[in-house]
Amino acid sequence: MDTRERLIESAQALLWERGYVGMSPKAIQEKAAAGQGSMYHHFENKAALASAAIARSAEQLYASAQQEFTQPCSALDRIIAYLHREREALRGCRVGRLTQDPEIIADPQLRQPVQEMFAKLTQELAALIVEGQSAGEFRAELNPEDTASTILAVLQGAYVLARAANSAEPFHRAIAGAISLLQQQGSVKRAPRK
Amino acid sequence: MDTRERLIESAQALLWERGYVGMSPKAIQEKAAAGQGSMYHHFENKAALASAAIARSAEQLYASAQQEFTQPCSALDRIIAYLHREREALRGCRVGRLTQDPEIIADPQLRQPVQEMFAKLTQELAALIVEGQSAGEFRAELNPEDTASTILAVLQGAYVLARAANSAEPFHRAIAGAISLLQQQGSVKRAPRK
DNA sequence: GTCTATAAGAGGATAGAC
DNA sequence: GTCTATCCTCTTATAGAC
Repeated sequence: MDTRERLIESAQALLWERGYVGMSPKAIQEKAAAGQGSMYHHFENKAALASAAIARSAEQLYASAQQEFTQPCSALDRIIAYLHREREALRGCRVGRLTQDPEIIADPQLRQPVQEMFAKLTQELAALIVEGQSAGEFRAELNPEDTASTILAVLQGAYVLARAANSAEPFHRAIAGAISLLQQQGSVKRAPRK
Repeated sequence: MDTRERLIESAQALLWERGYVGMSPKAIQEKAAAGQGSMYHHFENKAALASAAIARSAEQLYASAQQEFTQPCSALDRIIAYLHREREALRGCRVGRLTQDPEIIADPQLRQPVQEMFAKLTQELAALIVEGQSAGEFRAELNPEDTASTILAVLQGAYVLARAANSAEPFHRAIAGAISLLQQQGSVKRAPRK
């Protein structure tokens, strides 16, 4: 792997762990086994490298969600699969985490990939809700975009609860609770709870 | 207001805005109009001051939730009132925000007030679910603790979506979606959506 | 209690040699 | 492309005078 690539991956890891403010150029260089000059050769400054790293993480997370969204099963089951996907509750969301950083929110260059990822996930989830409504899995009165936002919010908030408790338990509880609420929304009969 | 108090309030504001890593003693001093020596007279170090500030914020947020939880209306309506309480979507949650800070998660002294606040809110919300089940507002199969975690997660996640979008809209959508899901869980007739 | 002085180290680069 | 040297500011204090 070339140096530029190692720098991006190191920045991705550090942004996940420490956020933008907490990520120092020095730490990036050490993790990437690259020198000062090397880093500033490939990237103009810390923000430029962070921008590349954030875009990369957002793409990866979006691509990985696609796998759940396109499985050959009912819309509700695809949503449940997405909610149940293996996640490291205590590490938090690589992309959602960035929203806490004022420097990222303030800089359109840094915020844009984050915004775009959530917008696209909301759209896709809303489309799944509509599909589920046609199949009778969700009642017609459910607002698709609202419900999609709720699903994404549960995931993001579940990470917060897990880190607060220093335990994955509240994460899994929040997910289970959301699934239970969703399963009760249709006219199609379903098993009550796993 | 005395200096010690001003230091705590300044730290509360800075923790909300910038997190623990992003809050420098210098910034605290300026905001509190206190000198270097003054701050280190009242608090041993940055962590000690942060600890006092975090505990204060957690207490305040918990007390404010109590107001919604003890209103004289049905359990479901109290939950809805809690979800609908005026919140500054773009600023995020003063307490939930802290969970992103590795230094806060790593230090039991700093994490404990955060953990305690979420644990207590979960308990109280779970008790409201149980109450609502007795009243027929929620079906008996709903797990109270799971559902309570889901409600808290929706709120915390809604802040994330709002900051990502730089708009309060997804925040309000996520809340509306959650309320819509909750309203469909009982045998008691309710108006479909506001 | 508050102020000023001092300080070792990290943060975020720039410059120029190789 | 990568390395080392250099720079200035900020961070997080400590010490001691007032």
